[in-house]
Amino acid sequence: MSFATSSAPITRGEIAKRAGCHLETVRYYEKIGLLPPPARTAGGHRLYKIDDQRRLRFILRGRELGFSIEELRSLLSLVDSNAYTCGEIQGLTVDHLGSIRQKITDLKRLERTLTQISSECGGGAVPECPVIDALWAD
Amino acid sequence: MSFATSSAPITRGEIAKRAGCHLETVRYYEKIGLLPPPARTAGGHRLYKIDDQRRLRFILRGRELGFSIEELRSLLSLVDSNAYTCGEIQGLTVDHLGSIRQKITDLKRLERTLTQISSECGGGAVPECPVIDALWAD
DNA sequence: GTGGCGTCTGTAGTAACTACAGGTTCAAGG
DNA sequence: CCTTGAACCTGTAGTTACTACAGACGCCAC
Repeated sequence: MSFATSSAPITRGEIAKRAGCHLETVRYYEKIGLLPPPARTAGGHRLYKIDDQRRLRFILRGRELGFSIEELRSLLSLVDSNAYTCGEIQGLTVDHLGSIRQKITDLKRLERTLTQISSECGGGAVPECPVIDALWAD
Repeated sequence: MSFATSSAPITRGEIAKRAGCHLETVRYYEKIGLLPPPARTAGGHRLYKIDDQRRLRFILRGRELGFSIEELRSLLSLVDSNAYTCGEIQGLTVDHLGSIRQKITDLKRLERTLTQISSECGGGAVPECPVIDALWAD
């Protein structure tokens, strides 16, 4: 049929380049068990298949969406089990969204505080500064 | 005159408790050079003064405002030199605010993307999920 | 003097990679 | 067939800002 199309195994450097990540990241994901150990040449070089490339992209895209390695491990084990439900995935996603929103809230509060403090800052050549005062305050 | 008031040296546990940080954090800040090495008892136990307490609070408050250790090192060396200007401090603060705003921007984009993806999620018991689809996508 | 808590040191662990060092293999060119 | 240079192999250490031990010792009250 068609599974022979462009199924030539690729090297670690090649899979990294195609997926758009650092060379060593590939080995790292293998070490922590997110990528399965690939086939090897007689000399020990790794040989990756198209499925590995797909999986690597899955992981990288998840990372871009802010999922932690452990969250991705959960997602992947659900996917690997081939028995996940949309509800399970949604649960993980909602948790993740919650932590992102919490970070946004925290950073916004930080930004307000710092903006307020530094707005009182003349920025001149004087040895007085409201930022320092705020840090020394009792 | 009055410098004898409540100037009894305090232990590491006490300064940590007063400043509101972990016991080991005090030792860590000393190790990386943010806190000066304090006096010791004959037996080797650390003895802190009121100035150390003020400095520790300075650092902790800076951390709460999101300054990194290296940023605080810069702030403290300016303060220690006793020759800082408001302009110098403002420069550091503005840089810091910039990186906070960048983080907020990134996280907001993340939140929009994830919200959008998961809004298409039925959350049911079906083995299909737009979140997973998005991650597998080419 | 002895019990128990506090403190001492150095080291390892956390998250998610990245960057070597020192050696081997691969593939292309001659 | 042989060489050469790039890519790859392994294991380990570094990054940030702490926290958590283990095993030994000091300090203070009774």
